[in-house]
Amino acid sequence: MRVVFMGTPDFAAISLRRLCREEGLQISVVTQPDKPQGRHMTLTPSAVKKAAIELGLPVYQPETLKNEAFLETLKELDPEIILVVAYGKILPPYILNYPKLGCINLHGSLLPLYRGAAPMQRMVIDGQKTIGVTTMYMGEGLDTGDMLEKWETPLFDDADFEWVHDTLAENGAELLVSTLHKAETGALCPIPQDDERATYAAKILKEDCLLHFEESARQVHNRIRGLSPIPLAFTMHRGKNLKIIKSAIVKEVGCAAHPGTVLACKNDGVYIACGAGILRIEMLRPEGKKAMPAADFARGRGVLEGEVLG
RNA sequence: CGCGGGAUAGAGCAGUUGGUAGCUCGUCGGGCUCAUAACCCGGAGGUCGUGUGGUUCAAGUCCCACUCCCGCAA
Repeated sequence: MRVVFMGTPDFAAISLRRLCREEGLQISVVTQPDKPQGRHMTLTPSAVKKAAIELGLPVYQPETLKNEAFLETLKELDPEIILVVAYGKILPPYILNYPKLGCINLHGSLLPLYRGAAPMQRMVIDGQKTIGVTTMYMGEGLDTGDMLEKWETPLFDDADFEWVHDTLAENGAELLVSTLHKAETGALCPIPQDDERATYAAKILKEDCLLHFEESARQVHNRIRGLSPIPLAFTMHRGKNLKIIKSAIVKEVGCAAHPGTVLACKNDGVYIACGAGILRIEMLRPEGKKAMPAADFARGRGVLEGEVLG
């Protein structure tokens, strides 16, 4: 079967690698153009492009899909189905309507919850107890198409974004393969989404990464783990940026001290007063430094009880 | 060549106007204690990122090149 796979980041690359292990698929890959990235703005290929090259698959990187710019290539590839995982561009109708088996998308949430750009981080930040992935037929709207299959798992208190990402990427890849096979045999039962229940997971902005210790210890903790290890939540210490990598809730309620106050520096971390409860910062990264245990940071910098972060 | 910070004992940091290095913690030994992530005493541990570089009577400290790490921005 001729398949066009469209995707960009690592999350998508994992699906691509999984698809390659299936028999009888002739896969072509479409991904975002190489972009200047990183410290020196060097032109960097996407994770999907790297994977495709490794796997020996043909790669296409259209600048735009608008105005049927991609139509010629699409006709050449003549896909029977298009699989989309975190591609990063809106697919216009001429592409959506091309394959006879349709366009199927793998999304990192349990739809209709967390439609949009950053479902995985948002689910952790919001303290969801259950997370998962959904495959769906792609419609005109943003992640609004009819749902096909789902996979879900509990989200534990100490799981961070990395765990969610890796877990959903792997199981999402399996789900995508399953959905693909059912599409081939016509065994899918599309279920419309309940728009009433839909929520939107906006892209993570810088301001989403700033910690507010006025929030409860649990809320602060959820934000820290939801953004770890990328892009990392941050606060300020003596005028300098301080990224927080790992934390733990010491107390859920109480604490009279001003939010952000350093209550104690112990061997297991630095204890911080929150709006409600106490948080222990365990691992952090100071500006210009590597990640280190919070206790080491406190020793080296002479962090004092009573100092206020933020 | 987008802007900027960093590289000193196992870890985190100091190191003044250049005179071969200190602190906190850990570690090892001993002591005290019912006990301890507690306390007391003592010890080990560093060619100060690389360069058989430059300046100097003398460089961790100034200059040059390189490597690696990181913050901002995208």
